[in-house]
Amino acid sequence: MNSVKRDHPHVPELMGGLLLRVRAAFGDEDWDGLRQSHFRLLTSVPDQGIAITELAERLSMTKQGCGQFVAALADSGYLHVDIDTADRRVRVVRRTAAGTRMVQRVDARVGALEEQWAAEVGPRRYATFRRVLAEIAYPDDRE
Amino acid sequence: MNSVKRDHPHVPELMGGLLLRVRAAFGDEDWDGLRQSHFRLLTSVPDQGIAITELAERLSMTKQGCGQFVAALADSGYLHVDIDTADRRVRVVRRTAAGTRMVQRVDARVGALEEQWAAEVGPRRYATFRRVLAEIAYPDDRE
DNA sequence: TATTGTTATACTCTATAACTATA
DNA sequence: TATAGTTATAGAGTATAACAATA
Repeated sequence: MNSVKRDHPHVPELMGGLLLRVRAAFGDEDWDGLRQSHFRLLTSVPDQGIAITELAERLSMTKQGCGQFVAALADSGYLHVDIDTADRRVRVVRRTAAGTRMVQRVDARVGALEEQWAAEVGPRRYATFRRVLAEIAYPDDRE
Repeated sequence: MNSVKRDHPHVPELMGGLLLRVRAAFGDEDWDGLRQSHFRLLTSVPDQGIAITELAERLSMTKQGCGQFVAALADSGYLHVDIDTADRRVRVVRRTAAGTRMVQRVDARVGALEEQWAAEVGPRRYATFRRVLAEIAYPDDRE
C-alpha cells in the first residue's frame, strides 16, 4: 500500500521547527551583521583564549572554516588574534571587550527566549526538557 | 570585566549537537545519495499528493527551492509529478512506491534512534522531552 | 616528520529577481 | 491582473586538498 502513517512528527523535524523560531526571534533585531553562525563561534571562545584548531574541534567544524569565521569576527572587532609566544605556529583567539558585550547580549536574548518557552510549558516540564536534551545531545558528559 | 559566565549551554547549541548526532547515525549507511534535506521533503509529501507551492509553505522554504528538490527526487524515482487537470498551472507531487519505501526506511531509522535515546534517559523523561519540544516548536498547534 | 594554520576550490542549501504559462 | 511554477544568480555554510610556517 503506497501510504505512510506516522503517529507524531520526528524529533529532528521538531528541532528544525524550533530553530526556525529562534531565527525568527533574532531576525527582527539589529545584530551588527552577525548571524547565528558567528554567535556560535563567538560564544565558544573561552575567557582565557583558545587556539584555532582546538576551537574548531569544540565546534565540530574544520580548522579551515573556523579560521575564516575567526578572521571575519576579528575584522568586525569582536575577536583579536595573537601569535602564541611559546609555539609560534599557534594563533590564540580572544574576545575583545566588544566581543564580550556581544556575547552577553546574545546570552540575554536567548535566555529571554527560554524563559518564554518555560512559561509556555511550565518551568518544571521545561527543566526536564532541557536536561534530557543535554543528556542525549552529549551522552558522554557524565556529571 | 572581559569575561562571561554561563551556568549551562543554550538550548539552540544543544539542539545543534543532537542534530550532529543524527547526521552521524545516518552518515554510516547507504541512502542512495539522498541527504537529510531530501528526507525532510520526501517525508512531507502526503499520500494524496500536494502542490509545490503548498509543500514549500509547509516546509517554510521558497517554492523555487522546493521545486529544485522535487525535480531531483523525481529524477531519482522517489517522486512523480502530474499536471493538475482542474488547474493546469498546478503540479501535483506524489510519492512513487520507491518513495514510500524510502520514507518507511527513514521512519524506521529515526524511530530506532529515538528508542535508543529513550533507553538512555528513561522512557518517561523522554516522553516529556518530546512533548515539550513539540509544544514549544509549534506553539499554535493546540490539541 | 608532525602539527598549526592558510589558500584554493567545490558543493549544498537558501534566497531573490525575472520570467513563463495558465487562470 | 493574479497565481503556479521555472530559470538564473548569488551568498552562506561546509568540506577536501594542497600548501607554508614552525616545531
